[in-house]
Amino acid sequence: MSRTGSRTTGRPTLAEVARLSGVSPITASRALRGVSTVAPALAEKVMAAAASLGYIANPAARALASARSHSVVVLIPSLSNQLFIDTLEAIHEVMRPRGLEVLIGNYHYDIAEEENLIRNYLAYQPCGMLLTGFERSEGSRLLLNASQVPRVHMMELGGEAGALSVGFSQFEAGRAAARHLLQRGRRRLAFIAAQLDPRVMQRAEGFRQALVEAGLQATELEVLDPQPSSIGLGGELFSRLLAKAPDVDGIFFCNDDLAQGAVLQALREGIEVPRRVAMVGFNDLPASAHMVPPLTSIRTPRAAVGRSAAQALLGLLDGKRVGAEQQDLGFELMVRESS
Amino acid sequence: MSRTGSRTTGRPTLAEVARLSGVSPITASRALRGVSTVAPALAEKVMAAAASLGYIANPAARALASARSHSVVVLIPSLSNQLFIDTLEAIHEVMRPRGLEVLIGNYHYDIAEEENLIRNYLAYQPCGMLLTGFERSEGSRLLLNASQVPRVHMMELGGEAGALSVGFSQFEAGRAAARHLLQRGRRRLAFIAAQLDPRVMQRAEGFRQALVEAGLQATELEVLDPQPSSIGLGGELFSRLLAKAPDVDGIFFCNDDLAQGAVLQALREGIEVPRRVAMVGFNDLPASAHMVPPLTSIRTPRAAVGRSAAQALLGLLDGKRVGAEQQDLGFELMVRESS
DNA sequence: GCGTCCTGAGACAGCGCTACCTTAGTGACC
DNA sequence: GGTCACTAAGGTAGCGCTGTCTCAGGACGC
Repeated sequence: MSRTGSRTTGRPTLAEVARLSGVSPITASRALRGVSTVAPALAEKVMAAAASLGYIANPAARALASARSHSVVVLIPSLSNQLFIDTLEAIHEVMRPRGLEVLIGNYHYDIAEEENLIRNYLAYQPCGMLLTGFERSEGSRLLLNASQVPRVHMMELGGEAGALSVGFSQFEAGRAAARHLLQRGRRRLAFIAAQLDPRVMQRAEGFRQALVEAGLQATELEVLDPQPSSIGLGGELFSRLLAKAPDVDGIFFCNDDLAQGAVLQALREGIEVPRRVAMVGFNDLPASAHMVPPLTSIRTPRAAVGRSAAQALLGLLDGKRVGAEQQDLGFELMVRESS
Repeated sequence: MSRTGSRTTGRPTLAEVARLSGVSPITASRALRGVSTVAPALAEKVMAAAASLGYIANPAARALASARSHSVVVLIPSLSNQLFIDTLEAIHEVMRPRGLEVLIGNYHYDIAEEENLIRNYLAYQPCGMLLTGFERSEGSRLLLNASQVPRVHMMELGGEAGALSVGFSQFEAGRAAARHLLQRGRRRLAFIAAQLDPRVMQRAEGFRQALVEAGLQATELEVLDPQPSSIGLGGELFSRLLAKAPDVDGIFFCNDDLAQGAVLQALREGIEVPRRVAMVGFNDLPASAHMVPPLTSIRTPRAAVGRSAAQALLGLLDGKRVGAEQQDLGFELMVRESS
């Protein structure tokens, strides 16, 4: 069989399964989809026939006929952050056993790129979408609303009425970091943030709020850099901050890689952590517990967010909209030697 | 018109584009696909009509009619390794501008899971596949050969005759690590490996070979652990090795995260690097240059592998099989203070 | 002037599946 | 006993595209 020019796939089709099991194609279709109106005995016969032929439904034909695919689109702002990898992995674990394909779109923290991805992925007629947070372009919003595709938002809570979200309060996480440092007796508190996506800004806001409550706000100790977060940048921003404000005694880093870079930079410069300056990171990436000294960090439930968001979406697909609109999975302060 | 719209997508169709531009649907189809037999003037009219309607071709209908989709399947053994993230990103950069969807399959270093993924993804009638290395199950091999889907292998070189591969010699990389340590005057050389996938074993083999050539082979200094590679494991294996063989003066780690863990462990234990023991990592992950001391590592062309593999696949799809069967992109030893 | 080639355009017929409607068969109910 | 739900199966007709064949018309050669 030559590949080019052949219009058929060469794979077994539903019609063959039907013939082999002695039923009509439509009954075979229903049996394989688990539609309840098929007698158990027949269904079993169809399953057996399908298995013996190695039949796998053609997703293109299926999508065309039913005007919806068995794909779920996940849009995330970055792949280079371990955070989203863990979330993705958990989503896969929920979706694959249900026969749902996961299409991953990385929009590189660019809402215009996200809009393009949405436009393109909607052509695939996904049965659901998992989105990161709530900030998006007006065009994206229009596309999503017009499409009526069920969706769940991840990582942040809130959003417009009726929106399902699974995550935790980024604001409270930032506040918790500040409170911890205050509890440790630190008074000149700084925060260092990069990337400056909405979630980072919410954490920063929470941190600020705690300082205001303690009467210790110090806007001159806020370092906000729009560059992507990285270990190198963390070291750099840390050095710069210390040069500018040598009396800083506690720092909250809005991402763990920044904090890791700072810990390493402190080692190089002989700055004692936490004696001279305490450090708190965010996300509790695997490396943080192994830093010297081990890094205090806020552990975020990234796998759980993926899992719960996927399950919430499955609930929407099944029509049974279970649970609260906002699922707060919380976070955990992992206190280690850096603070 | 049927009563319910549930079978239709609600999106503009090719027929509407054709109507608006005053040509037949098939001509519109050809114009939008860039088939050359359409007069430029007509083609332009069709493009304009499509743009004004916001037309996006229905991939399901397209795949069904032509028995092949516009998807490319990429199978990788892990997502938690930054290595493959960079490769994936590069693949996306080549494929997306060509209108090709990238389907990512993570088989978690499990060739049985890979076989399942292949079986499922073949149902999507991908126009091409990018595979990692050459080790796979017999079932996978049969499926791939039966499917005739064009494919390119990444990361390793070689494979059966006619196979296209883009990567570098893992063996030579391991050998280069050993030679570097020998050049530095180290004589009691160990290697520490985890995960033990085929590429790790090839690097180990190259390392061994260099030691044999130098008459310094020491099988008692080989640490092979099947667990997934991680920072924590690196520190652990390093401590264990040093307890068992205190005279070790150089170590090659088959993955950078192992090496990073070891550097940090050495810091904690007060073991001087490189004075007492020199260290060389593999992959040159972003964090390695920021370790204390900065880690010597072998930089692998992971983004270039993705890019070139994607381009080689595009070449296959266009029928012009360009370049060599094996594209060796080499590697680079990044010498830093740890050795 | 006639046949041949070539080119650009269209007609037609599905690709493999499922939504929708219809039909046979079952028991429930008055 | 007849009507009425109600269920389980099948028939029919597409979903929105594209491969293949066909055809009109111009260029070209003898």
